[in-house]
Amino acid sequence: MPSITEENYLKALLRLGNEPLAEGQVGTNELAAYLQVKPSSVHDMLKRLRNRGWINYQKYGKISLNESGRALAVGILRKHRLWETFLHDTLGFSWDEVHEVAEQLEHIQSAKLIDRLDFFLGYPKVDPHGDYIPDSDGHLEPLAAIPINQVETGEVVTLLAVKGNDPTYLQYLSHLEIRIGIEFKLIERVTFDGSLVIEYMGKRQTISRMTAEGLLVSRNT
Amino acid sequence: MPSITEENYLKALLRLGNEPLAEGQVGTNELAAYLQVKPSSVHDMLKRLRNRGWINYQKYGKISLNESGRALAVGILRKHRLWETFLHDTLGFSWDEVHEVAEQLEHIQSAKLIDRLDFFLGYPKVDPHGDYIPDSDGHLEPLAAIPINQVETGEVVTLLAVKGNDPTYLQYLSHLEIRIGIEFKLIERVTFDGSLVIEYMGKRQTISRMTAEGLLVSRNT
DNA sequence: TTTACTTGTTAGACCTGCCTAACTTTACTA
DNA sequence: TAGTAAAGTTAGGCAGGTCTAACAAGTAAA
Ligand SMILES: [Mn+2]
Ligand SMILES: [Mn+2]
Ligand SMILES: [Mn+2]
Ligand SMILES: [Mn+2]
Repeated sequence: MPSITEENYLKALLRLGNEPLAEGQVGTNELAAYLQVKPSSVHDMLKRLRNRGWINYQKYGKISLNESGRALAVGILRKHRLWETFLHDTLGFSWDEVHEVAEQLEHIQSAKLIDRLDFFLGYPKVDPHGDYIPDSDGHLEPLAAIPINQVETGEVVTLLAVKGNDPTYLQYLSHLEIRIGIEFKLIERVTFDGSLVIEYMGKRQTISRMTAEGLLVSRNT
Repeated sequence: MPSITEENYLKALLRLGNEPLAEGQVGTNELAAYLQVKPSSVHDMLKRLRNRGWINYQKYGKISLNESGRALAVGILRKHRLWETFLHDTLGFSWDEVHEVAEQLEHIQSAKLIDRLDFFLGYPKVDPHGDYIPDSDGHLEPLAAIPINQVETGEVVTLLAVKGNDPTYLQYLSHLEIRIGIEFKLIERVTFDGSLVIEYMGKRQTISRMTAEGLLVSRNT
């Protein structure tokens, strides 16, 4: 059974390996930056994770999860997202408050607890940020969504999920009345700085490129 | 903020200090036995807890929590018992399953989570084992109950709480249909080995001294 | 009051997880 | 293709938390 720290490394490898272009391959410095530790610390841990049989790694090579490491990481992600859903739906936390607490709760070891929580919540498919919750068999649906800045002017799209855990970002979206499931029409793209003008709920709003990058949408059929 | 290990030591000091005759005073070996570590490890930790300002302790002397240490310990106990109540009442865990998981959940750091959980559960007064749940101000009602073997023959008493976390003990009680709130009449005391014959729910049952010691009852008015 | 036993402390070691500083390898650019 | 910048590794060290083995204090009985 992995320690809490080991679990956080495994989860980070899953996350970073799923980035577009990453193809499961992650670098030492990248991991260090993401986990807010030094590359030398990462290197120590990588040796341990390899000895424990969870990753593929050799000196100066890229890192990837193997089957058992990926299974562990997906299990932690499942717990994280179920807890976020519990905090939001049952206890009334706002979507910007859930991540931090779920970072702790995801490390509780009890299969029964997670099964019962899943049942209690009605087997939810997505968490409060629109991300898919892995099922109990370790299946994780890939999110078929693109950032809204990759959409053509005039298109109408639906917000499937938001990317990023920064509470101030999520609070800002709430302030703009942007929620999962909302429909946007892309009115205009500002070539100068990549800002977008979007229309939703009968109003027009300009959002910066940075804000737009976190809005993951599907093209409406 | 205490580490998880520090929290477990503080909680143990509260627990052992509340034993009858202990009067807040606890010994090194006693603590070591309770926490399943060696006395030398305890000694190391005691120095740390003293430096952190949570206990009164000097070489070769007895150990006691000070005000701030006690407040921390009571806070952890509150979380432990609220989580046990959640697991039991909301998720349908049996009373022998809740303790182990609550040992983990009690260390989650989030005041809001505990407040909301308390609200969600309807501000429960007692946990699944009949123990009082400290309130959010740190008040912990002392349990006015005695082990059933201190009761006179012929007396009728009510089961207020059970003592001990051993799942097999709790399962055995369930098997005997013994639950919190039940009424017992003490029929007979076996002087040889301290066994008791009790009557409840229309049946007679012999229980060993060991079993009886965990049944905390109140004399009926 | 000396002895024996129990309780508590110290020294030295190990593992986890992190750091800094110095080094090596790889990748890219001139 | 050499030279440099970036990425990655090594050595050595530190704090938390534990251990074993040896030692010191306190306690209680002879
Ligand atoms: Mn999250
Ligand atoms: Mn985490
Ligand atoms: Mn318990
Ligand atoms: Mn605990």
